Amino acid sequence: MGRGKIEIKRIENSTNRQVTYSKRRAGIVKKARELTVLCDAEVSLIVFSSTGKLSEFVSPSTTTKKVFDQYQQISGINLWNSHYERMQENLNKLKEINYRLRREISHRVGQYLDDMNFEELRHLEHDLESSIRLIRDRKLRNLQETHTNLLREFETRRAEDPYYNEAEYESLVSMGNIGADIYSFRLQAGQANLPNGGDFGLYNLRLA
Amino acid sequence: MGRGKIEIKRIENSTNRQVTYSKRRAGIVKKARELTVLCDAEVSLIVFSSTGKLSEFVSPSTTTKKVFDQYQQISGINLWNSHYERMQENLNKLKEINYRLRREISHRVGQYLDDMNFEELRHLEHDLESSIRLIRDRKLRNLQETHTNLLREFETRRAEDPYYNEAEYESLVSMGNIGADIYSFRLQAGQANLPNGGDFGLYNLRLA
DNA sequence: AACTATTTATAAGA
DNA sequence: TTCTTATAAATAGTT
Repeated sequence: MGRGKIEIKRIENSTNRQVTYSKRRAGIVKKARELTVLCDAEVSLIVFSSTGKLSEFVSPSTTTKKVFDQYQQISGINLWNSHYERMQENLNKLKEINYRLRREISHRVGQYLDDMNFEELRHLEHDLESSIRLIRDRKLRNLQETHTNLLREFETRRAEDPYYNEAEYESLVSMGNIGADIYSFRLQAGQANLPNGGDFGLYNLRLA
Repeated sequence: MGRGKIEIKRIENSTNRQVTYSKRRAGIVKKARELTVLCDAEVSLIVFSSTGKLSEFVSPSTTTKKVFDQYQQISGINLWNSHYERMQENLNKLKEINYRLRREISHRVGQYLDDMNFEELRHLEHDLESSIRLIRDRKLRNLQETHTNLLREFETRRAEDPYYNEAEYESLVSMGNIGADIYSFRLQAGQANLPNGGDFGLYNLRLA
């Protein structure tokens, strides 16, 4: 119906398609309203344009929710509950996992040990011992990296700056491992602007 | 469009209404299909006749359920949505908490330490050390309780049973702490039906 | 369920 | 977008 007959297939010209969409959407909404009034029917029309824009018509005698509820009842297809129930299930699963994670942490912090027997306590102790070993290793590596970076920085400076402080450099290199650790650690702590000036914890290193 | 113009108001003649309903329903479904094809749109059309009969059209590219979900998302405001949204929020909160708990555990197990600096590693190490102390304390108390219960049981038996084994009892009482620990631990392990007969781990007690 | 005179929707053009 | 208008399509009333 128009100046020419058109084939019912996707309109490739995007402008034309948009124009036709507007016109026909108005048309179908009008038809829906007329059907509602003339025939005492209940109509729900929902349209998403190709760009995702939503248009809808619902008979004034009802609401979209009512139509969907009726649709579910009559068609037997469960639109909402499956989604809802899946979500509820998910929620419960997450809560359960959450609870277990909290208990796991509690145990690892030394709380709520009442529900553990001797054997479980022994395993937990072993776990924590090997964790501590890993953490100490990492701490050591952390220090060593800092030291290496520091040395590299001094090397660079010495190469680039004709007025570098020879004494400072030599003292750094000659300090050896422990000295270097202390130095680099102080540096790191100073950079991080820590409260106690970087002196804390040195007696605690216990490097393997 | 027809032999005569009609006013858009309820058709009172029930037969006419029924006929018009059939014709116009077919018409609007055709329009819906054309809109889908021509304009690449997604359409959901649900119609209930005045007698409650259901007709529907959905674009082949989607389903009524999908349209329903999209409708909810895009329109946002929805009767059942307040509930749904609260649930979604809850779900996301739980997921977030879950993630943090897992990371906490990872750290306490000595994994994924790359994102921790030296100071954090030091704190973690201290934490684990005090946790271990707590767990060792608990292990010790566990043993002592078992021992106390065992003693109480023997007392009861001696009082009730004229044929109790005096030697067995005396040996138990005289064993002292270490002996009692071993004894009670063997008992416990035996009850739990552990694989290595309860001999495991005794050299590991390290009671403070 | 067909038919068909008319009304209505709309494609193309401005 | 909006209006115009020639034409296609839908359909009210009839058979």
